Amino acid sequence: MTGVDSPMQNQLLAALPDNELALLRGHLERVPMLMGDMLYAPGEHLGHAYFPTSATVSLHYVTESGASCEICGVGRDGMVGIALFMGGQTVPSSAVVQASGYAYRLPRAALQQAFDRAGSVRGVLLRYAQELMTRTSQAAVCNRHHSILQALSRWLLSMLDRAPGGELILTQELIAHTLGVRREGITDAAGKLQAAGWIRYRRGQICVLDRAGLESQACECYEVVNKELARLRLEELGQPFAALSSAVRRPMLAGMPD
Amino acid sequence: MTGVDSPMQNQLLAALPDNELALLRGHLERVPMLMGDMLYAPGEHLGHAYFPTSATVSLHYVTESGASCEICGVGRDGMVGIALFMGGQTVPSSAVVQASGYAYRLPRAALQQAFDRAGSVRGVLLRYAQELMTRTSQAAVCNRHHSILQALSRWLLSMLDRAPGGELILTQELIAHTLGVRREGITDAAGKLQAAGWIRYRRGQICVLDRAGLESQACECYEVVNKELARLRLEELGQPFAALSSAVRRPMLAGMPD
DNA sequence: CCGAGTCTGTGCGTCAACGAACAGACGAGG
DNA sequence: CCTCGTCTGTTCGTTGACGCACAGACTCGG
Repeated sequence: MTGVDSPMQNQLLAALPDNELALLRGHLERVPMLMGDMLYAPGEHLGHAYFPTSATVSLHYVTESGASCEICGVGRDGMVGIALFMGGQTVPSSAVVQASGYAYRLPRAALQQAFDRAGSVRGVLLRYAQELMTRTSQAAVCNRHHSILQALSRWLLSMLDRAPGGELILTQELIAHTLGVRREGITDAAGKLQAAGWIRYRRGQICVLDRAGLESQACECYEVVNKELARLRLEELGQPFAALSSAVRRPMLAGMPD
Repeated sequence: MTGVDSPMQNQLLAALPDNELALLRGHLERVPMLMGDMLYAPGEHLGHAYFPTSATVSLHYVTESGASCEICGVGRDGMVGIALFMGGQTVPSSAVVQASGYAYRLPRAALQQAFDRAGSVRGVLLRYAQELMTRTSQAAVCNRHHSILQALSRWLLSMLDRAPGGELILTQELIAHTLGVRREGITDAAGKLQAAGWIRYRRGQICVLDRAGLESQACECYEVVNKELARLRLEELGQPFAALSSAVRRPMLAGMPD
């Protein structure tokens, strides 16, 4: 988390042409995010949108009985708070920081103003909303049909994409809560992954040793979503939103310096 | 399916002020939809958006192995094809007609034009996209945590909301496929609901006798989503989108003549 | 260096849902 | 009226995940 840290580290902001980003710069505020921070609670009025540069956030849904699961994870590839431009002022989910880091936040009014302005912002944000929709749909089908082992593998891969370095700071308990399963289920699945040599872990820390191994164990969801996003990217090229260059949503596998 | 059938039967179109709806009228085409029709397949290029007036459509997600589940149902309360204005030209899900009826369809270009025009259309559509997001999130958590009996009750209620009359034309096999569970699981759950006196069914036909009973058996998801949508509605009143009157998303329990 | 608090490993019994297989029942069409 | 195809009811064994309970291990802070 040292060295350069600019709004450009966030891929949505980076997708904007210089002049449009310049209009936002005055409103963007760099904020630290610590693991466990709750950006908003269910039903809470959203004051800001967050564009992570190095932090990772999890959008959660908690049932009345306390059971929960992740709807979607958000890293530097996205933003938290799409409801701000979709029209609702609140959402029934919560947003919790899962990996400490930084984000730039934008006040509600500034975001809405940018969204309404003719320009690239609207197109970029809408396409991200579409991406979120895809991810959430996949989460629904995954929750119905796939095993804990598959889901864990998939989830580790997606976390890895957002936190280059191959090391995740997470307890099994946290993962279990995120995936909406028992802690013992994670212990079991993680044990298998370690036995296979794909990962290695200590208390609260997981090192991924072999991505390909994880990929072979993960359910299709991981790859399907990535392919879909690649398709979205391709389609963008033919669209009137000129701002979307090939720099948008570049593969995240290559760790970006932060 | 007799008598009046106008675009106004669809609640999104009805939410538009007269002058804006008038601009669309020339492009709207009334089309019949038969149970089993597939409006679009995964990855297919979307040519039209559909605004059901009496049909019910199910947005589905099918995995590589053929397992599937419903992402969200759409009736006269919504539209099919939000990707048309969200930016993607394709989506990874499919849309299948679950209850025969009619819809008005709007060509891609006309929808995009209306969306880009300053006016109420954008606000109405975006809020609907937000609603879809909420429903999908709820589906994800429901798939993770709730039993078949709960899910079936919830699903019957939501189908009922879209098809007033208390009678649904559906085989258990179809329901099983929609919910992503075994047919036997539905037979079992439906048997319990019938034994309790909440429903009565014959081959391919289900009559709901007691809504309150079903509600007591359904998981929280049904009520949570409805409450959330009510909140969305309230928030709209303070928003700059003037077109949204109290007529929007009125409770669908009271059967509307069609 | 030691202890408290937390995280991880493991072993039960239980249960909902699954897969497969088959018998009976309905109802549309000849 | 009969027949065939489809839908529904039921069975049995299997399994993945659950809930609970507890022992061992790690680490942070004093």
